[in-house]
Amino acid sequence: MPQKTKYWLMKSEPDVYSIENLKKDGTTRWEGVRNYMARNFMIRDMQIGDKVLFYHSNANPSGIAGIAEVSELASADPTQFDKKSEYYDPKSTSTEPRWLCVKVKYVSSFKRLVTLAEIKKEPLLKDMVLLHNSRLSVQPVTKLEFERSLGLSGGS
DNA sequence: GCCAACGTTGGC
DNA sequence: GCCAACGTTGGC
Repeated sequence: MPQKTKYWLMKSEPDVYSIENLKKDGTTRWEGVRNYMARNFMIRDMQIGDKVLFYHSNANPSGIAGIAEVSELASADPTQFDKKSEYYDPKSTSTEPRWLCVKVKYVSSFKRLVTLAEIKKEPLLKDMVLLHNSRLSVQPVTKLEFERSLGLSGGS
């Protein structure tokens, strides 16, 4: 039996990789996650078809910029083996990689960024993980939170 | 650029 | 296994 679609929020600094980059690329490997909690969500819980709020962090302003979708289950993050990468991890081996990541595909861009300030003001979004564990770069959101965010954006 | 929050590392 | 020191994230 297929499991229900789950909803996520994933952060990226737009200076590094924005929703526009994803739009151009179509799909991308979500590499560079080096936090165990974030990694575990990708390994254990993400399924193809899960919906993702694409969040621009460290931006001016920061906020949710659009929607992506999980297009491939987690597999080894190649950057952990690349000595020249800032994500290189000497403790990883090809037989026992420490870091895995999913691929996501572009779905849509919001007409308007839903800023962090708006998220903070919206009562229906007050329990979002974003507001309580601001450092987590891959985090679950509820269906309601997902839909409310989309609603605030005025569509895509 | 500052700094609070918090995850990770490493000494014991 | 505790916890201080350290490094990083990310808002402002």
